Amino acid sequence: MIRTHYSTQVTSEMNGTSVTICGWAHEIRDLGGITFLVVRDREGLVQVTLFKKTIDKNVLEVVRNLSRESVVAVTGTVKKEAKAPNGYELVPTQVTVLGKADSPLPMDTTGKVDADLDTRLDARFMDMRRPRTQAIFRIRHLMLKSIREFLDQDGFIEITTPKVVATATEGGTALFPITYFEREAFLNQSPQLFKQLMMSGGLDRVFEIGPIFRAEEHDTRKHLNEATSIDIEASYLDNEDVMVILENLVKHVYSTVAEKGTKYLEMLGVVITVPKTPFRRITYDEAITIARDNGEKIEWGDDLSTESEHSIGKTIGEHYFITDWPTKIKPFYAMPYEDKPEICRAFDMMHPRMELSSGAQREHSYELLKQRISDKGLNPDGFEFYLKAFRYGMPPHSGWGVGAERLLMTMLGIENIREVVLFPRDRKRLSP
RNA sequence: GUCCGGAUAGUGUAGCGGCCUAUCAUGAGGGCCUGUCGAGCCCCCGACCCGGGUUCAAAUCCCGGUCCGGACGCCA
Repeated sequence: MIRTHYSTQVTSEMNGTSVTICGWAHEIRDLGGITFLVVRDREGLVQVTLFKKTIDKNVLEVVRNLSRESVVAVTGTVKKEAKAPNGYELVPTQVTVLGKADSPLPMDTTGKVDADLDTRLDARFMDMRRPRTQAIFRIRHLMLKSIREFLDQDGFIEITTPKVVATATEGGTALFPITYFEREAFLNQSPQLFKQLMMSGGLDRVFEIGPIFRAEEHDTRKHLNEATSIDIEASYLDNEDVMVILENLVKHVYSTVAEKGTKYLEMLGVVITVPKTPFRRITYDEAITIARDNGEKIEWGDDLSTESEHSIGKTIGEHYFITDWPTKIKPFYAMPYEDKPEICRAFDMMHPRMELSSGAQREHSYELLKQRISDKGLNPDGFEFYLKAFRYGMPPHSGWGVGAERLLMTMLGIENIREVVLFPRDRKRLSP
């Protein structure tokens, strides 16, 4: 192992000890008699100071010939120094170039000159070196980790379902066809059907965090053709029960990030307000009334337009649920109310800016489910692998799916969803 | 897919018919400088998306293409 310490593990109390730091040549400032090399690693910056009179000539030569963003290993003595950032600097005994960087760089990493998102995505590896960009992905990690902890704590078992599937899952969205040996297959739009199968399988409570694929030709700041979905499914719980899990999960994510992600939130200049639970619940009927009061044209049975969504979000001003949706605009697996089958036990969880999640209590009667598939104009034969599980003892169950990117972008106040994905896939972008 | 806006050095920009041999910053190369921390100062390098048209003259106007941004649609 070359590295002995990350930049942040070195302190002025270590005065006199020798350490090796590995990272990128962030900046080189040659003042003549004294040269400063700032090395950046994952955790922060270290100042390496070279005094012309006392430094080894070979070391000085290496540093003077160093190009910005080259990878270096610096072995040096920690020197307590009030004039240095963080109160210490490194007096090098050896500087090794581990990876030379060409010049000019595809973009600036120091924050002096902004680059367009498109430029940054073309050189994402370099963009990732910017502390600001890295902060987003460190928070993404905190978010996913806290979700796993929360769900594990609540008895959920993590599963992994296939992304290559034989048939369209739910209708509605367009799928990417692929060649699977001599047959046609598709990239899955959602783990929905498979997580439901696990209710029949007796796992009782499951979750999956994984990729979903949508072949829709959308072109907005909140859509991706490959996104990350956080899905749960739980037996013996109704729609209200899983809504409670969802709002508590969101609250948990926010408080965990606020608590453990302070450093990254500061880098981004973001202050997080942990949402209060329970989230407000409004019915679909109430939602369209609000939209109409705000001047939107909307008929009962219409899905919410972007404008309506924004107008309702503005009125409510915080996370909320829209419940009791018209059965005809929700998928076949949403359970209609027994006494009022035109509406169903489906809900959407909303951030004022956009929809974050949709879920429902599921229809678990084989006969009704089969009927609903037909009613939606889908062929039940294609769903035999799924329907079969409902004929041999399927518990009542409910679940939801949250768009991980949307949860993250709304939490951080980021405008473009592409910012929170390493290598976004959209209508135009397939590389890198 | 529709509508609107845009494309100028590696990066980010100014210019919007002749003052353009194109502005500024950052960066690259060279020089000065022993405490910089967006170091400073001097020199220097580097660009008008592609194709067609209008005009005495096009970075600038028009048409087409490509790509980018935004709104909407589709969708979650």
